[in-house]
Amino acid sequence: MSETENTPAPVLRTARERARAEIHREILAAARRHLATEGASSLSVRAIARELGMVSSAVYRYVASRDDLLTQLIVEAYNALGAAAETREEAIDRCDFVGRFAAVCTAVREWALANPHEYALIYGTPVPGYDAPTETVAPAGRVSLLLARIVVEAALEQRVPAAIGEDAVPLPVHAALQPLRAVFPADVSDALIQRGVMVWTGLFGTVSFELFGQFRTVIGEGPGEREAFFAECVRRWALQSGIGVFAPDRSPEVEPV
Amino acid sequence: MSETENTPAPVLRTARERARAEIHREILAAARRHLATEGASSLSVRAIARELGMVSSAVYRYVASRDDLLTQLIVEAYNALGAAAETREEAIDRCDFVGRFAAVCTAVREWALANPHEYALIYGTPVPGYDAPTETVAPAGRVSLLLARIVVEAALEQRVPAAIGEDAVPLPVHAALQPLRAVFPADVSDALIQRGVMVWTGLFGTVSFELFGQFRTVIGEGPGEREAFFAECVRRWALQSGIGVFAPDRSPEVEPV
DNA sequence: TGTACATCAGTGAACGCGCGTTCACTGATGTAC
DNA sequence: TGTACATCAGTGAACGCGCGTTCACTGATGTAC
Repeated sequence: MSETENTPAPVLRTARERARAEIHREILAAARRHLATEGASSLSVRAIARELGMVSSAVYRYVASRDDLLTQLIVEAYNALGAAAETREEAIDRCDFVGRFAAVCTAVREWALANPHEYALIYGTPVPGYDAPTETVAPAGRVSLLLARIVVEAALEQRVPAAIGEDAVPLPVHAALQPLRAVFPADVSDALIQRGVMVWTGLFGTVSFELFGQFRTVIGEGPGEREAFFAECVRRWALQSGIGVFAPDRSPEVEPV
Repeated sequence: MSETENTPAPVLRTARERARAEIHREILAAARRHLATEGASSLSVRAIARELGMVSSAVYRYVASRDDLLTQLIVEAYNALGAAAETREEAIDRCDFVGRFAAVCTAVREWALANPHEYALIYGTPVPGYDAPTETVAPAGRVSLLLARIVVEAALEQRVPAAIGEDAVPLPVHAALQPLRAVFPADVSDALIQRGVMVWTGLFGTVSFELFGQFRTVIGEGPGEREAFFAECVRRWALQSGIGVFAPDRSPEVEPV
């Protein structure tokens, strides 16, 4: 390595700055490891310091408080999940809506199973006494946005007749869905948004139930069984949200009403 | 009160026994109160003792350990939720399947909103280091059993054509659903069971999302909006699970596949 | 009915533990002349 | 290039707190004769 080749990254010039950034990363990594083995509620500044061989007060050079640390972890978790889903979805043919939808669903499930405590941190019981600042909102929306885009694209491009004009929805439901109007094109019906939200809650409800043990005496645990059950859920969600493929000689596979 | 009228309850004869039972009840009540204000993870033997004006060690006359206390609270919560759902469901005309189903759903949501921490205790992130003993399994099944019964009765008595014979399900899904075979009559199809499970996860997924703040930027919070959204969910779950009513001049309101 | 003994609910002190956060400090790194 | 000063990462001790659980004890309640 000659000196001309590897000029230090221009953003972080001094040794101090580089060291600082690296230790900050190490603190977050240690926090993530601790989270993975112990769970969120027992996550402590002291434990992280211990794991890194620092004194507990030193951590306060990098993190304002325990809540600040939690916020950073939450944002990181949302982004990790979002990135996992996006990566998997991008690999699918743009026209294969069911495939794209399934990619997102299985990415969510697999990320959750691989990172159960990080999943619990963002989709489980809120940590008592902590309330998420606004900076968590955008990362939190990545998966939902992805799902919404697929549903809308499928509705628009696949000429699913029921999807756009479709059945109306009671007026108070229209009001309840108003916050989502910003995300969807104007010509998408309330009914389709309602279906989308239900699929979204179904997806995370299912993953949470599996992860939090609610399936223990309900769904078999034999090899491949949970995957098969989940795949069947995905298939039906796709139908319910209007993504379901047209079978050429059949009526559209969406719930009629 | 003459002495002959109020003979003490024969089950608990001595003053000691009665006092013991009452204080045991008070300990659980205090624990429930503490849970309601502070959340599960900060529930402590000492806090309960403080609230009752006892010394912390005295609580150990009634409760073997913190885990034991947690178990008792979990069982109590499942039973309270189950009882609430059953009571509301029993009040509905036996033939009004949609009404009975809606009664269960709204009972679950309202109980959860009224007892958020107890709900979180049983349907939220599992308390780390605690795993539920088998005595929690039966109470945990009360709501699901109620739902299953309604779905099956509706399928059998309402001649919903798709519900019994219906579409088949891949073999591994059949295997995954095996544990539920004990609950359902033999002539109920795998597909109907699958639908039932999905509605069940949808219900609790929705309630959890609302309670855990996932709806904050998604579903409006104006008066009646969340209720309207939930009612719309209930309506569609009823259709999806085959409970939905036949409209006389229309095809059955179930997803065809 | 009265007395002697057994039971057991509740006390108070103590054990050893972990926590978040503050603060005066030291010594290495960076900067300006 | 060399020196004087400023910055700031990390130290170590301390603060006050809460926790689960144990243990020898006291005194009231219950029981057997």
